[in-house]
This record gives sequence, C-alpha cells and structure tokens, in this order.
Amino acid sequence: MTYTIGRLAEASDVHVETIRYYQRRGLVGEPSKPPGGIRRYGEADADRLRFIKQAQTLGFSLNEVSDLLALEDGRHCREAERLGAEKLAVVRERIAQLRSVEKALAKMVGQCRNNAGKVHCPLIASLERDAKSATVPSCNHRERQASGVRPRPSRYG
Amino acid sequence: MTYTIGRLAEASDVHVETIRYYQRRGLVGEPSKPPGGIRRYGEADADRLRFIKQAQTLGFSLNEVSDLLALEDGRHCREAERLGAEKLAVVRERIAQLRSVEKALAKMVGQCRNNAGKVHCPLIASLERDAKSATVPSCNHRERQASGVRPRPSRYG
DNA sequence: CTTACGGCCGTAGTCAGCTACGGAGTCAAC
DNA sequence: GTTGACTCCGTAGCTGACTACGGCCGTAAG
Repeated sequence: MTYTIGRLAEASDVHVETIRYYQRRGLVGEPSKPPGGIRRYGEADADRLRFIKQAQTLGFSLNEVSDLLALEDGRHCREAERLGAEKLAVVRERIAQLRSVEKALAKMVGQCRNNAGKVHCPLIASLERDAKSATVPSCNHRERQASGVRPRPSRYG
Repeated sequence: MTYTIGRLAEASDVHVETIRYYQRRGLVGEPSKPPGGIRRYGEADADRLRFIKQAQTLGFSLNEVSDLLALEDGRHCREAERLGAEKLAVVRERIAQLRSVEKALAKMVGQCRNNAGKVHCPLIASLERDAKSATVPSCNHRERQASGVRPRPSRYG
C-alpha cells in the first residue's frame, strides 16, 4: 500500500502543495528519494496529515500541532508528560468554553423556535463566566458595568 | 463609566490598533465622534471585544464571529434560528473532537507518569474515530492500512 | 519511442488577521 | 501657552498558512 504524493493528497484530503509545505516545516517527514526518483508514502503519512488538519480545526496552530506530534515517539517521557499536561489544560479550558457557548446557542435557538420574543445575546454572556458580575450585558451600543478577570487567550501562539 | 479607546484596549486586553481594525471590519461599532473630537466607549464594548477574542481561540474566524454576533439583536428570529442551529452543530462536533483529544492526552500523561514505557501516540488515534478501522496507527514513518471517511474540516471558513 | 501526466523543487503570490507608522489634532497639567 | 500623552486616520508592513507557477525530469500507456 504505497502512495505517490498525489495519491497521498487524495487519501488525506490535503493538497499536494500543502503536504510539501508541511514537509518544509518539518511537520511530516519526507521519505528518502529512491535513486530513480519518486518518493513513496504510506497510510501512516495519511493518518498524520488528517490529524494535522483536525487539530487545526480545533484551534491549534501548526506550531502547537508540532508540539503534539512530538509527543508521539514515546521518548523523552518526562518532557512529554509536561507538555501533555499543559496541552491537556488548554484542551479542557476550550471544552468548557465551548460548552457554555453550546448552552447559550441551544437556548437561543430554543427561544427562536418558540418565538419567545426578545433574544438576549446569551452568547457574549456565556463567555463572561470569568467576569463574575452576572448580569447579561446588552449587546448593542450602550454601557454597563461588569468586567473583572480575563484569561488573556494566547491565540494560536 | 466611559473609556477612551486606549482605556478600552486595556479593559478588554485587545490592542488599540486591533480595535480600529475590528471597527473597519464592522465587528464592533464606532461611536459617533462628538464635535470636539474623542470617541467614548462603554463596558458593553469591552464585553464584545472580549467575546471576539474568546470566540477566536475557540477556532472561529472573524467572519464566523460576525455571524455569531449578528444573532445577538433578537430580530430576524427565523434566520437566527437557522444560523444558530448550524453553529450549534459545529460547536458540538468540536466539543466531541476535543473530548477525544482530551482522553488521549490524559492517557498519555498517565502513561508517562507511570513511566509505563512505550507511549503509543494515542493522539492520532483519537482523531481516527471517523476512520473506523480501529487499530492504532503507528506514528513514525511506516505504513499501515486504515483510512475511511474524513469530515473535510472547513478550517475557519 | 514518444507523449503526456504527474512528481520534484524553488520561488513568488495570496489571504486573514493583525501591527506599526506618521502626521495632524485634542486635552489636561503644569 | 507649551509640553506631553493620547486620539484620529490612512496607509504600509508583517506573520501564519497556504496556493500557484514554471521548468525540468521520471514513468507508464499506447
């Protein structure tokens, strides 16, 4: 079961040029070129590419994906543990935030369906857990008091 | 409680230039300039900015954030319901994926802590649920059979 | 054996999302 | 009434993540 780069691209749903780009960045390996001249790839490569794409849609930058992939080899267990724990915290926070967004969205959709009149932008409110002044902020251009801590998200750093 | 743009930037942890950029993109409003000449902002603006940043770290593009924010005004209930339901599905999928990443990471960290030898890149495996050939792919450069469906993530589109 | 599809490789262009800069105006403090 | 921090506004530059292009070469089908 070997692929040329084109077939690999199909199998993993990642463009050829993107694969090359990942190779240049060191995210995926470049199998050595046999004397003749065409590299061959395997299913593991396709898996890895799919993984990269997935991780990206979950909000990880390619650098972070690199980190994650670096955990894979089982060596440097000490380091892997540290990094893994770190990412784990990030992942858990994201899950929590997404859950509150989910709740808010579900509620809003429900309100809409019941035509229950005024929908009160629960979205913004949903991410204000940290700022514990619990009143739902008005969404339009008008002032309120609230504020507090914000976790300074490092945005794909 | 009014802010100048600089104070707003501090309060929301978003750079002044970024705020202006968002204004240009229409993500946040620009309060009208009083005759004299300096715009004033309120707490709602800070909330909105914090929301935008949060939503970004959750993997939404500014366009998507726009969509989400457009739901806030309570008008167009029909449309809001549709859009809301759509985003809800996306959010739920992301949560599910993050959960399996979480599980994988937790397991790996546990293995490392117990020094249980070989860590078997459960990360890649964790995102292979879709491809239902259940064997854990080796992470290094070697072939395997597996594959199947992939959900073609639209990557912040 | 030739022809055409695809791989190889380097470089350049694109798009989103900022980030920086420069010059003019504003406003509060001294 | 001048200084200095800040606002306003337009435009230019930067980074991350691709995406496209072009020229050369390999290899498989007819």
